[in-house]
Amino acid sequence: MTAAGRDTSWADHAAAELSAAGYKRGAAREAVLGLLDRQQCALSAFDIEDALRSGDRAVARASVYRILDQLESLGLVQRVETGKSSVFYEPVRHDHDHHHHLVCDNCGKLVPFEDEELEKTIGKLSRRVPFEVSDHEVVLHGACDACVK
Amino acid sequence: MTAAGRDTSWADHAAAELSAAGYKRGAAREAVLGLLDRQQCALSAFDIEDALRSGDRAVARASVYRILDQLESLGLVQRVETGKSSVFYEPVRHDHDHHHHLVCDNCGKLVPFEDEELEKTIGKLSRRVPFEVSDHEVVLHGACDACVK
DNA sequence: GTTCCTGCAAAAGATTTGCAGTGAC
DNA sequence: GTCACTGCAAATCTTTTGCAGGAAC
Repeated sequence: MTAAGRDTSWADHAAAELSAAGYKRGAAREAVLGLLDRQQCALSAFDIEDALRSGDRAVARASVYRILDQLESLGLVQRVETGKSSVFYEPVRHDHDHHHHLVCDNCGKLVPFEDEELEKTIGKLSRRVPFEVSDHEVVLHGACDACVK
Repeated sequence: MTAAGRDTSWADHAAAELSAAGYKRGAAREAVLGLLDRQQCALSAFDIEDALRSGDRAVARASVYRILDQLESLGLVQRVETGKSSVFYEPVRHDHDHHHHLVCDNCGKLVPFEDEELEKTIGKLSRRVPFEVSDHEVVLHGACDACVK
């Protein structure tokens, strides 16, 4: 990551990577990039299709999945498995710290959190397991503020 | 968990809990309990159906899912989300340490690991997030020994 | 002009549900 | 006898694939 990355939006960065990887531009993908860029947290494919249909530009479901696939293979988005029926996706922003998620098992709310000690601990243990670890995901389940009451 | 739990198999413990919760006994469920009890690591619903069909006693897919649902609601089994298309389930053994999983993104192999420091770190951070955390899951993705070569 | 992009409809997989018969208590 | 357990088939839901026309380069 160079300094230049800092004043470029994630969507621009992603578009550049896509182009470098030989992809052509396309309206559906631009719409998905724009939407993802505006998110605070992860969205499901359905959320994306829905938001785009009632917003910028309708994009077919199949296209949403195909686009998410491409983005994931380039490491531009990350899957978040929450135990819900569908998978969530969020942009990977290299200028932000890596984060994980809290999932409310009652209402489904998804909230990100960061913890440096957690990252260090995982880094250490990754080095002593019999796998070449490339990635990790931590999900805390529980009840959010609103649902505890 | 009382001392009595230690010399009882997980399947017996589960059967007792089920009975205490008002469930009646049934052959399909006994077969699933027996199979799960013999596992080292998590199985998918398909694995379970398959193993039982060519083993103890065939159990209908729907029954496998219903049984896993019941077991999960009583906290007797735990779901493991690996990013594969299906969910995995494993017995929760209170006499063993809590563990997490390594997933080989190449061949799908699932390997358990334990790390006390990780548990402590997660315990600490669970106390300072805006959720009432009841559970957590850590998945490390990467390549297993066999797939690295 | 070639190759990628996209939408639509169909297909594929995993999981759930409805119903009817059987078994546990 | 009642209510849970089970199997089967159908339904549901998410995600993937095949195909044909349109757009980017």
